[in-house]
Amino acid sequence: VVKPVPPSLASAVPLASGEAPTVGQLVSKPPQGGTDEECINLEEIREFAKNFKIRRLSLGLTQTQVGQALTATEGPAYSQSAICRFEKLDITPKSAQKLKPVLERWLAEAELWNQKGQQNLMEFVGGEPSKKRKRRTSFTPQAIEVLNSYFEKNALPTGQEITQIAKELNYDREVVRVWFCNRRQTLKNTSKINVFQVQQQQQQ
Amino acid sequence: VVKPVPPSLASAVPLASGEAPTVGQLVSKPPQGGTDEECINLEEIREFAKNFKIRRLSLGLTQTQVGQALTATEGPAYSQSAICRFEKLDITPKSAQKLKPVLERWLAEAELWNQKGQQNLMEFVGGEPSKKRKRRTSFTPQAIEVLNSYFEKNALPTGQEITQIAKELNYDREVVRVWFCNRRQTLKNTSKINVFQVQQQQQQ
DNA sequence: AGCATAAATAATAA
DNA sequence: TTATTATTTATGCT
Repeated sequence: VVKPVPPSLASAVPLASGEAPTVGQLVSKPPQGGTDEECINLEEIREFAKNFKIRRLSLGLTQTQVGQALTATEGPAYSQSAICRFEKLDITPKSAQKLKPVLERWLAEAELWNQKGQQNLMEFVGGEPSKKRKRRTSFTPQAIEVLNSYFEKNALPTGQEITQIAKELNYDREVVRVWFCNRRQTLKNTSKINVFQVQQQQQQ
Repeated sequence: VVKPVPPSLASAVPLASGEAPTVGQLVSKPPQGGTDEECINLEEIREFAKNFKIRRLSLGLTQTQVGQALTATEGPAYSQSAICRFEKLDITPKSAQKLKPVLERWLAEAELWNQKGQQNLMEFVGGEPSKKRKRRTSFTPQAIEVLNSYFEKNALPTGQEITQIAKELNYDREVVRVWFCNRRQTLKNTSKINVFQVQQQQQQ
């Protein structure tokens, strides 16, 4: 049913031969060769995906929430990644075709519940209605010192190591894990800037 | 696994008497005492804030982008935090009152540009074409000398001071800001004092 | 008044 | 899919 991509276009799209192209890749191309029906279909999916995201955000729902709710109500499992990929059209037309009506139906129902009150929506979605954001943790200077020394030795500790460090410092394990995530992040950003500065040395 | 019970001070609104309440705190209360006009006004702001977020997301813009764009086109500076706090109504009614028309006007214009094509929106949001783009440069030894002398006097310069220093040295403001960050960080990492400092919060 | 960064969310790698 | 990174939002602090 699905036609393989003509090899002449392979250079523009980084796609291993034999793999099915994503919807995003197909809609960005001019409508060549295919029948009108196929083209309209793809355009329809693109339109829906864009709309879906806006409607989801209007309801104040995350991709994770949608995925979990779908997993609960519909049959198979839908991960956050799956919803993300649909919204970005980073899936094959076949998958999109299959997913679209499911999302359409679910979202319409969610909007219905939302009209009856946000509380109803949250019940429908399933999660705890009042999941409060965690209070921001303040690390003591001593703790930061210790964390930094661990980070210098190993920026990517294993789960066990994290547990160990958390225990030593008497902080929540999750808090320590996130600290390492963010620390790696800031380091990466900083080093980017530094690299850039070195490259631009001539300028001033 | 032991779940520590946080000191539940969250049940009541943590508001020191004498401080102005935020819009969010006011609208969540029943309309007591105030005139009708005041109530309608608050409700209006709440409605707009909610709507603003949806419209912003529909345009695919981040809080950071909005803040930066506003800073460029309107007079004063608008940080990402400021936009965030407006959307969450975590500001006083007075501030909200002042900010609302600015956001309203800007967003309407942004939507106009978006209708003409997303490229136009990005131009509108992004760099002002009229303002010449500052050159990204690295630090000369002379500049580092000056920076160090500033750092000795004050390791934590205000935004204005950073702007001032950046202007004096003819460097990008962000580059100067990051320089101070890194300088403080280095100092903190190598310093072994503070041993006697009292342990702070979130230690369980 | 808004920076610094912790936490949450989205996107990508494995 | 699950695990991790990248990006964005939110907030403690001064």
